[in-house]
Amino acid sequence: MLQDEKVKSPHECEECPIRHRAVCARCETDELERLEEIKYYRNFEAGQTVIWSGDKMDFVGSVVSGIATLTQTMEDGRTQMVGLLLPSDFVGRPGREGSAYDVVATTDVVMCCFRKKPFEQLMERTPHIAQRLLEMTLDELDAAREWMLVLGRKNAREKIASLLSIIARRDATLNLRPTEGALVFDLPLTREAMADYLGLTLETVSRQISALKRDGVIHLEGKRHVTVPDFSRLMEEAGDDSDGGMFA
Amino acid sequence: MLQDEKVKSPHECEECPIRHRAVCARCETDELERLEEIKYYRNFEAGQTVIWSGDKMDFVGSVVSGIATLTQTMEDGRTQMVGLLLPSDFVGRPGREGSAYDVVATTDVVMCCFRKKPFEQLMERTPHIAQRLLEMTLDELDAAREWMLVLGRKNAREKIASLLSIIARRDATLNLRPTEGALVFDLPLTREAMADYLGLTLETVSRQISALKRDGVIHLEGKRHVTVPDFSRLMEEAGDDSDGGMFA
DNA sequence: CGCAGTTTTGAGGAACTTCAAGTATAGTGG
DNA sequence: CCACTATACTTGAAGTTCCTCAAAACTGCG
Repeated sequence: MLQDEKVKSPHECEECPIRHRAVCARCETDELERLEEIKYYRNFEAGQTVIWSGDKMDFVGSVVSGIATLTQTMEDGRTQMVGLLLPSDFVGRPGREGSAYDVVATTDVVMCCFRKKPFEQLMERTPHIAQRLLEMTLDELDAAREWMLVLGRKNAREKIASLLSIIARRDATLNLRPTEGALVFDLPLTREAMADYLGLTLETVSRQISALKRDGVIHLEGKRHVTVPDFSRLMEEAGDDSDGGMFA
Repeated sequence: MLQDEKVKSPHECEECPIRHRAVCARCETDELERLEEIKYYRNFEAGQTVIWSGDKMDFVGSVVSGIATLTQTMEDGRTQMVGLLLPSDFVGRPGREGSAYDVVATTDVVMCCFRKKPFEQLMERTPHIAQRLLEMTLDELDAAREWMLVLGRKNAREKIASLLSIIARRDATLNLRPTEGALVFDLPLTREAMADYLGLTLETVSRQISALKRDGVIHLEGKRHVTVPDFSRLMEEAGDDSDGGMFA
């Protein structure tokens, strides 16, 4: 395993793909320099666990590339995904020792990390970091609440449509493609991971995806490559109002 | 209706019951004075709507006493509660125009409010406020994720037990009573509100409460007054590990 | 007392899960 | 290059949970 080696600054912050979306987004050049001094990169392979729930977490960081998940597990094994971490998303919580969740890389992941103590100290001196972190946390809270509606009140078909529309939208904004007309993207999650996100079984996920395909809402090439011919149709299936709220 | 009148400082911040838990918790005396200058109180009656989803929100504030709920509603009327606001909880989001949710007072509520603009300006000059708000938002995010597990993976009985244990715990910490042995509290929610919280129907809520009563997990006097003879038993029923995570 | 709102209880049905095969796809080693 | 295996996915049938619809009981209040 080529795992988890610390790499010192493979690139400059100024050229970083998440420079203007991550926790450092509001930083001025001088603030960025101080961050740069304490940052390091870590690589995780697909399937690798970044941190286990309850483990001591001595770092925080941002996803630079790849996708990771946040999950909770009950004693009897039932698991619920509670967060989907895309590039620029923040991992860890200042002012807390352990991780409250399992964090798992679902694709190969590069993370920009800071040891927690130095980061916390820097945060106290740098309001721009704290401000941005607050903003990002509020966005995540909104997303979590949106997801509570999905989990609590939508049926299986609507849940799948909701997940697809979120992935499609985030993929589109990440790649700066328009969010209208036909959309094409790859599912970054297995059927099981989708089930864990949606509070369903993987069989139900499979059946509903088949049904959406049968009804022409989506097309599939292979198991993961999805084409959405009409995004507003997908939104309807998700039970959302036609316009759709914005996602950061 | 004795509604919604603005009251100027009926009491001093130093004597405020939420002085050390609300967004002002970290403020020094001088910072508190500046907050005090711009604060005002608002009263809401049980059942009254504080703000509608989508409406412009020109204030933020803290619940001083009483209980309010945050809910989302789909076009066809399905509703999901996404937050339960107890004393010291914060309402509103700096840097956003409209409210994303309906906020409704379920009991009589007193709120300590600030007009948004002055509050935002003060926040920029007062790191203690921003720090505390970040801390509270992170706590809320944890609570939301905990709730996602409840909504996605627990059955009806476990959902009810989870809700009861949360209310019992928060009531106990609020009133500084020990969280062990027998607990007594009043349900601040109707069956319908509980259903909206848990993603169930009110009939299922009623049936499961009856079942928990039949099995001796809880005792009821009237419809709302609950006694929990053995809290660890309730936690078991909720499907949580025996110790139980801490809630702020 | 009688009405309105809340809650309980019952019967039947729909949605989703569980259990069980069966199919595809990619990687591995002969 | 191809059988062999592991993993991911699909599909079917039966079972369970929860919802829907309906009616009745309880509570507080004019």
